[in-house]
Amino acid sequence: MERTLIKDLPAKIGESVKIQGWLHTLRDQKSMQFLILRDKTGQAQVAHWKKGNLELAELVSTIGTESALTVYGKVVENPIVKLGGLEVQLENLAIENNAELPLPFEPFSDNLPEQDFRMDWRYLDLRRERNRLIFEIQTTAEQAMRDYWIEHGFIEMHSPKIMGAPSESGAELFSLGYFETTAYLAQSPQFYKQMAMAAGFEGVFEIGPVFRADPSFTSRHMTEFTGVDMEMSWVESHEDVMAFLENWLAYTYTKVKEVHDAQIKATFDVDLVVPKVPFPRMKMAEAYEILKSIGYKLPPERKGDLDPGAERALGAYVKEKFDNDYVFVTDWPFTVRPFYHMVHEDNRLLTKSFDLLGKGLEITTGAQREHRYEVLKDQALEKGLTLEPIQNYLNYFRYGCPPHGGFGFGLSRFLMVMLDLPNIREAVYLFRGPNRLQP
RNA sequence: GGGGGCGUGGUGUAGUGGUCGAACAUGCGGCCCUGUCAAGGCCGAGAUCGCGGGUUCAAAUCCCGUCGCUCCCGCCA
Repeated sequence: MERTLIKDLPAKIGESVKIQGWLHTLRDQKSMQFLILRDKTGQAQVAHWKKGNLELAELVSTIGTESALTVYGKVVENPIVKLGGLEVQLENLAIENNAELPLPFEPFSDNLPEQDFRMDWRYLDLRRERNRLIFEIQTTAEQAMRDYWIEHGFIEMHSPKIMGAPSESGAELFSLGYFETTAYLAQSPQFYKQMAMAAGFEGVFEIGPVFRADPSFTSRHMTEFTGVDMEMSWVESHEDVMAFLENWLAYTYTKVKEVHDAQIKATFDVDLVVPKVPFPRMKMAEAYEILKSIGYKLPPERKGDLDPGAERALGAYVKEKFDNDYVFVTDWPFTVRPFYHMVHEDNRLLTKSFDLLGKGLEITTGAQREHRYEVLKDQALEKGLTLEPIQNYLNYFRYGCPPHGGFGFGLSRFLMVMLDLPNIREAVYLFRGPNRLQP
């Protein structure tokens, strides 16, 4: 017998069906049993008159919450039933896998186990409908991102995650034994996507894992996360990259809103608003003026950088003043940027770079890259780097590499911002952090 | 790496020197129950209060250490 999805039951009234799912709750009474069965499309009530089949009634009584069941029965209309006005009258049932749960389940969401405990039992935590929804939304978002890139002639790439040398300074690297030598896990596809520019691909994107050996204990950091990266050639400045990014992101919001608007409102109490394009832009110097005007005090040692508090303050300011969740902060000092960011012709202290803040959280860093070999080499030296380990990278820029730029974007941080999730651990399938390698 | 907070039955909490023989909710087991719908009622099992040391007549409660978790900062996406 073919399985019927719970959402399709209204079309099957009067028919015998097979439905499959998890036992959401069981109400076991003197003469009747009510099973609420849940599949990924919804919930339905299964009713059973015990005296009709005492053996079956006894079996039903043994089923634990969240057991996996196959249920056979007849669909009947019944206005008394609050759940959809119909029920399945139980005829037979198979317990595929009985459960005894280590944690309380929904609908008891007001005393949800604490986060770390739920991480231990993530495969059960993920059964909650709101958690599955997060990954349905992520799927829609990634599809939209890809569609937009492909529409614009971009090539999808998959760069190696095992590397022989660090890709950029700054973030700490994980090292691993590699036969007789040492290799590193990629902390960014940066060098490889630039290589694609030298290779003449003109536009590339990659959605893939990124590894950072930073012992960061915050609600927004992971040691492994999904990086969303792109790089495009023949740009005139970082403005071209920002213009692409904001349209790409607005398109992604539009698609997510089309598919999930009502669910997002119902589940996360978020009114999804497609951000207005163009996003507000402010140079770092202007950001400092704004922070000064609203009384936010940056520690003096920041010197042209922002701290998380300043980013939140700017996000709130932009929301208030421009009614936008997003803002570009541009023209960061060379001192706080990697050596490959291009500097302004008229002010070599500032880079043609940007960060994108969403609701005051940094979700993207991008820039026009320095594509002139001699200039790039000088900038590396200025940063105190040794040329030898990066010589292979520098060589990309000796044989006709076009001007180019791009960005890196954090997928889970984006979901956090879009759905107002309080912690990145709620936005990722399996969290990886300094103290979390399981499950 | 630095700083703050928290660790009490399976889970979530209350209790912050003696009335604690540790409470409440939920989950679990049993019994009862005109079709329930976050069902309800009754009964029961389940915690040496993270661990070690100390102060005190008396410690879940105060102090020290330690481990774990968590948030913030640093760093970043």
